[in-house]
Amino acid sequence: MHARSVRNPAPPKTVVECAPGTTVRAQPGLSHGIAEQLQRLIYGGEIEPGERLNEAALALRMGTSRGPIREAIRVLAGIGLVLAVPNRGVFVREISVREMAEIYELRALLLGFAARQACDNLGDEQRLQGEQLLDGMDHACATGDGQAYYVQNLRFHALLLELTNNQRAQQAYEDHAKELHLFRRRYFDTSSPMRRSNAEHRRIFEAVLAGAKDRAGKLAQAHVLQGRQRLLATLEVSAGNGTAGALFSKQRRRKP
Amino acid sequence: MHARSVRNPAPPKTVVECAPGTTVRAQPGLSHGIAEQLQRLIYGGEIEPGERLNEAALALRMGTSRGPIREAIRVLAGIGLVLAVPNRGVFVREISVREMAEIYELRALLLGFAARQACDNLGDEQRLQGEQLLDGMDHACATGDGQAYYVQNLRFHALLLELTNNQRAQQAYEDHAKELHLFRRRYFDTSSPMRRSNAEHRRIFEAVLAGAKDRAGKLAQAHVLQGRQRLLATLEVSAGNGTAGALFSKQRRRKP
DNA sequence: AGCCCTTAAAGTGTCAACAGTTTGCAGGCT
DNA sequence: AGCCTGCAAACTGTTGACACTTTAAGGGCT
Repeated sequence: MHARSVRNPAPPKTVVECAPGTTVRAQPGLSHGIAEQLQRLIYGGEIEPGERLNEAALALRMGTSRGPIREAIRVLAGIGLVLAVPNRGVFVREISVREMAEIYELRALLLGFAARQACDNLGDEQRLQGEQLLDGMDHACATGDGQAYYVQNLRFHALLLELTNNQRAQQAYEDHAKELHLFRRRYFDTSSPMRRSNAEHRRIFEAVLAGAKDRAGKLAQAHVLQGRQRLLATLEVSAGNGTAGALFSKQRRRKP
Repeated sequence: MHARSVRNPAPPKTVVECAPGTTVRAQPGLSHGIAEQLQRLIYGGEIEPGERLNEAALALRMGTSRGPIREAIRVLAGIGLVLAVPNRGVFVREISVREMAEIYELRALLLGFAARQACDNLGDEQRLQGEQLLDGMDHACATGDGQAYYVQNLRFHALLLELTNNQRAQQAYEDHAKELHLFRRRYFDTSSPMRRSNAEHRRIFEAVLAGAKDRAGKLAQAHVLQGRQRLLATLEVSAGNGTAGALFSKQRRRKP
């Protein structure tokens, strides 16, 4: 017969084709599409943190059977967006205040790194782009356009991260941003004092233009940490109940 | 009937029980066990990077059907250990030299952060433990026991990371370590000059004990980056083919 | 010999049905 | 009333079967 003998412990060795430099944008599979759609649902707030994902309902909604749904959900579990509890279902992850604080710390580290690297790697094009963003954000402040500020703010940070020449760092930063977004949605989005924030942006960018690595790094780090402080302050105010500790886990327990 | 009416877009709201402070160690499910076993196979080198995971073969081997295997594999895909290509299968991820270098950069950042934090958070117990590890590694150097050095080295780094009081940072560092392990296995494990490495450890720890945050941070960062340099040097020597660029992607392509 | 076309095996993708577990209501007991 | 017990519905977990895609061996042609 045609078949080569079945080597059980060593499956046939095939290899992925992949252009040398490019990042592999593979996995446009079927369950992959579902996974992305689920992510949108979660990040979009249609499925709230703590809520259970009902396989049958989702299958119905997406027009498939439960199989692909389960696989998509497992991907989310791997990413950490969702927590699977055996025989009970999977639940959208809830982020505690503690985790939020930790993530901010990492973000600060990354943005500080980015600012330092930016001193070395800033080109004319990026300089222009940065200045445009800063002006745009000032404009958004003036007109009170929170939405415009939000996207330009993201873009500004992304710009710095691009200048690290480190795709992993970019990815990590983006992931953190997404997670924090998930968190902020649960409490209230502190669109926060934009003016002050953009003043910080300007100082960071000035330091980068001046090539002052240490100063740029420190300023960028402080910028993120101040963002954290702003958020924490908002939480303490909004928390009617006494200590902040009560906020550390939002999960309600079911039975004693 | 007993059933409450089926609310399609809003599935019944159930919530995970979870102790406030503890990390959720849930998900001891069935496919979860398989996922762990697969991880062991991959990290253990039994399934090499670039190799395809054969669902049927794995199902046979694990004594289940393909369903759970597929789910476990999807979890790995979410983690990023494995790359799924539609209709072709999933392949153990191959790490390019570029990625390796990027990961080292992040690791350096994290260890630098850890060393700085350690200056603030070092307790008596940890001080003792650190000194024991340093002595143990010296001993391993003297006796040439690479294995003993390896585990104590890991432990030493983990100790510093624990002192960050930042579980996310710890997790990230561990993940990076695992990924690098995967990479090193592919080329040769540079058990590398242990003596010099441990001298660096000692200087870092001295700085931590002295409470010199900046110095400790810089030394820790340099320590990791020098590890990267050592590995890169090994690669250049072992790479018979001309430029290092040729190493940037190890994937072989199938057809033109 | 080398190249292209045919064709079957291998493997992945999807589904529907079955088995086991959890959850919650209802009725009876103390 | 409050609590325990016993179903029954709702879900998750798992399986085997079927459809479709990829892959590569084999055979005929130039």
